[in-house]
Amino acid sequence: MFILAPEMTSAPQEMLTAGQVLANQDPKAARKAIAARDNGRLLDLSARVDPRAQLSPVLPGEPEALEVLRHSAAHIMAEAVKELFPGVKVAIGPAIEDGFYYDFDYERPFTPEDLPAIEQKMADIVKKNIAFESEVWDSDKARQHFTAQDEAYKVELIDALDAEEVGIYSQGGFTDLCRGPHIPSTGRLGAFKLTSVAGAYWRGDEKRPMLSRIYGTAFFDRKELKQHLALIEEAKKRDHRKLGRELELFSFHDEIGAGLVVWHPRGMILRTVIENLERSEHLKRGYSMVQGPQILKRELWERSGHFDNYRENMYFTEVDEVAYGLKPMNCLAHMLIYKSKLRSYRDLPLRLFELGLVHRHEKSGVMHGLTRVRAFTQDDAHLICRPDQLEEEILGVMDFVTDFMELFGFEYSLELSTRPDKSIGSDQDWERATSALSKALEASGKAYEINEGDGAFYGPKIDFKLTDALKRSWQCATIQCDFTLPERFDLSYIGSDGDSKRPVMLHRVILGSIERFIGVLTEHYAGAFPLWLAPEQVRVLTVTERADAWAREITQALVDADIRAQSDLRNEKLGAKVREAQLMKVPYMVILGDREVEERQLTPRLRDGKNLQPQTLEEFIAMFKDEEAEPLRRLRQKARQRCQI
RNA sequence: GCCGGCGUAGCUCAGGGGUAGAGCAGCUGAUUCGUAAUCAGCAGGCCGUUGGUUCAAAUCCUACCGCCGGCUCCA
Repeated sequence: MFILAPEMTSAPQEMLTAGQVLANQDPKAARKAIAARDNGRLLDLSARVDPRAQLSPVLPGEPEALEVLRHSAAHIMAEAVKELFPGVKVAIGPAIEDGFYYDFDYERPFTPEDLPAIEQKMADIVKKNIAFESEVWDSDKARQHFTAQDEAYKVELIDALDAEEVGIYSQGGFTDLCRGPHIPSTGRLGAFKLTSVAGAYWRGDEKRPMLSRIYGTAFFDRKELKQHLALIEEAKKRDHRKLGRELELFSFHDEIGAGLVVWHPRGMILRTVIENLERSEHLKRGYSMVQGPQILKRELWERSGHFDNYRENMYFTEVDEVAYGLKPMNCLAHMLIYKSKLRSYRDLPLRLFELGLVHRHEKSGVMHGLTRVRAFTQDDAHLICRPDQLEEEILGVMDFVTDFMELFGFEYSLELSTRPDKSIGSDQDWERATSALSKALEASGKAYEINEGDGAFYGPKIDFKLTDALKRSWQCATIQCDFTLPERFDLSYIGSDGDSKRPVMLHRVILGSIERFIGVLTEHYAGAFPLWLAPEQVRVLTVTERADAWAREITQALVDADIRAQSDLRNEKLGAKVREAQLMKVPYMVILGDREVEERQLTPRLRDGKNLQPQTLEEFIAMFKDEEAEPLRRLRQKARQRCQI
């Protein structure tokens, strides 16, 4: 079934296609294969290889197979678009996490209404089952070809590749610059859907033309596609913007302004629980609590470098002819606290913690629920230490972050970001700071990626990233090394030798922005917060009004025991009350009917629908308190163990 | 900031040049009920805001504001 293509007849006799080699090894698997793997390198089935090569088939179901399929789907989409919209130019079209996209330049942007026609045309191409054919062209030939086709973006890509030869793939009338590999023929694309259109800058540069991007996803069979689309629908139900309204946590208002959160009682109590834990954990880890004002003189922002480097993100105002800036960061007041008295090497490290509300003027198109706002509270701290303490301090912060991530059950990824174009400070300081961070990362043994040029303007940083329900990743914790501010503010301490020395500083947050963190946390738990976090922990439900008095007594006792409890004495059926408590995702319901009144007991019902045995109020409170404290007990235990080592 | 889509009752959504609609929620009444919706009645709207086109605009067009999906930027 694998016949040499005409252009391959000139190939040395002993060469076979990858498909033929696979067929000799395992005919059954070869039939299903969509590409071949040679020592981890992926090949087209049509690639010519040594017959003795040890190849393995890339089979549907493997992640790599899906990537090949989706990349091929992008090519098929590009062919469809070129047929439907003459004059369109194609840019790039890779496979991505959950699908693929292709960027186009056309006389008008594409809209969702264009998608059905493109899908139809793609289906035609799939039905024709056209082979993907690969060739290697001389770069000049490719350049001439795409210039003749008026495909300026492709010509630019060829120039950027700066190679003698480039890979070319064709299926039917569509020829594209591409590294491959691809599925053998268009018929192997089993199920696909175009999902959205969006603008995207050419090569991600906002100074270059905006292209029209079409997103889609593809699978080998329809069932998988359907499952994937269902999964996305499920994820949308976890969206914190939706849950935030349904669970009455927070709101946004046109009248107030974009990106400005209003916290409702249930959201505020959630915040408060988290913030109180932060306070207590910071105090236990050698931090002091401080607080600076919301506005500081512009002059001070000029001194710190914020005015030159961060101005476009700041709000300014004028009072009595003096210019002030609303703080976008908390560090300045902390610098002045440090400077308020003479510091000795014995005083260091000094760890100043502030739950600081900052305002940042974000561009209008970037706001996103709680995860990207214009006013937010950072669990911010500045650690001012001796150079020799730097690495240990960094590790201490990493432990702090790890403890909290484990408490909430988050997975995270780590990134080290290096010096950006727009920055202050000497090369030497940047080098020292970056190496301190990477040393600490190495010492921690955790995996991390390097993000070149993505540091803050004053220093490099380690970022901890979490993912939301729709797999968008958000930066939460960050540790930023800074040699510049101590310099600019002329911070000093007296060393053991009696000389005045310059300390170094770390900016760091654990959860990052409380707002963002609660957004991601809400999606993480799908709104069903664990007992210790739940805004309403217990709802007392009566079967009839004969239980009202007992319900009032119980509710009061629970509230007295610092339990967040409410009663529902409305003249409704129990089923209706249960349903509403369930929708609000209250962890415990307490059911009171004639039986409970008689026995002076209560029947707990869990959020998962399970009922516990009727019990006394005292028993319930004891059980509740134990369960509520458990996660925090574990957190403390771990922290203490580490300190002993 | 850029590209595209969208703003109708507290929420979810119909209506698309000629008097503003539904379900849920709310209010009132009846019902006293055991684990995800009891029944009936009532009320609720500057159709995001501004200009414009038209005899007539929720509906068509401008511009703003906001939201959604991306891009860029970032906690």
